[in-house]
Amino acid sequence: MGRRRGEALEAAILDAAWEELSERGYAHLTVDSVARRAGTSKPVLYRRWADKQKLVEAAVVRRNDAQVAPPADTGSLRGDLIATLTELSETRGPFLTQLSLLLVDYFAEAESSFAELREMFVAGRRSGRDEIMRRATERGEIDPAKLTPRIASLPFDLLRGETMMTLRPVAPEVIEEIVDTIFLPLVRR
Amino acid sequence: MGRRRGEALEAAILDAAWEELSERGYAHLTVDSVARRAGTSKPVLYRRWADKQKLVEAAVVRRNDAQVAPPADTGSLRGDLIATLTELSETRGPFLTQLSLLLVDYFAEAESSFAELREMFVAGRRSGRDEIMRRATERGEIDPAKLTPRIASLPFDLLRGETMMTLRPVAPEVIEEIVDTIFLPLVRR
DNA sequence: TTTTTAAGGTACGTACTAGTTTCTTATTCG
DNA sequence: CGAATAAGAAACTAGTACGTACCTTAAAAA
Repeated sequence: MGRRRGEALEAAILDAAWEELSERGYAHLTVDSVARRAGTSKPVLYRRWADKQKLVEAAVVRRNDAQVAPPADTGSLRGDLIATLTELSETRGPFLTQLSLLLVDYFAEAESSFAELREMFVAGRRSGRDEIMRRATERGEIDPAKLTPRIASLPFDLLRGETMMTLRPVAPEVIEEIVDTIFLPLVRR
Repeated sequence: MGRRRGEALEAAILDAAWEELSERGYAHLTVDSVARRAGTSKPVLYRRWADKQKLVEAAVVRRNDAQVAPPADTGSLRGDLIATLTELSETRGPFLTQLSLLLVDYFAEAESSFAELREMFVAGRRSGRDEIMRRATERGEIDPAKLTPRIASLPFDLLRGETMMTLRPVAPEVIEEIVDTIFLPLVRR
């Protein structure tokens, strides 16, 4: 194998970092182990990222970018929500949960928190959520006065909580229960 | 201060260990820092516990035993809930969160033990929650038909989610927001 | 082809921390 | 009081891993 450079090398390193992270967790991931796994050496990594934290952040962001879902449009708020939550539960949920468990040590070290890291790569997703709410408001399904930020994120918070507790995809009945008995009653006019 | 021995010394060490654990997290807790905080030195700790893990284990067990919260009775559902959630946020929240830190270091794969652990600490608390709801129903504050199991646990689920995301005690305003704008509107007659 | 850029390898300095050893000194108990 | 017991302090061993310096060599650019 020839000597890789630039983009290709960087991708290989970040993939290796993600694999180390998911197999061994942040605390046991070493810059050396990532370099070895990527078939290169430490200085190459330090030329790109200032320290271990930055390296892992980049690996997580890259992994996240690889999974981008289009915002659902089913014609009704209920349909949009259930579709989005289901998709979230089946694909993104495990990712986020695993991440949170793997990164506990990172949080302690970076004096950061799950919320802050989540901000890093949930930002784009929020617009999708707002889009769903906006359409529903236009259709008259939502009373805008009732849609506080916390209530807007309520279905997503509950789904995440459920995922973190069970570490499994959330059952369709649970998703429907969240939407029908909790969220919709709170925002309907 | 004279030289402590036996029971008193042991209690001081375990308290110091818990404080270090909740302030700095498992990764940053060092045996030295615990010894210093307790006003003693390392060998004293190693004479009692084989290693760092055993030490922290003992501190966690002690802390859990010390926490038996009486069910609040303020005369109103809102008062009971806010009191309980606040107490939970300030004492149990950090406890459970830090405990999950421990888990990560104990079992590389947390999947099996994560649910088990929660059951251990949640079991006794459920009866307290039911008690609050029962009293509120008797006072006519709650429509029993609306109090599904999921809605009954809703404030607690949201609090836990908030704690896990921020890794900090939850602000009083947030607790009030959860109670006033989400839970109460869903269960009031 | 020559020059420039950056990858790959090795080794090092530094810092931190677990766990141990040794010795002195305070407290308790017979 | 005097002997046994355990606390407190300091230094030490050993291991790990971050981050850097230096040098050689491959690949790209001019």
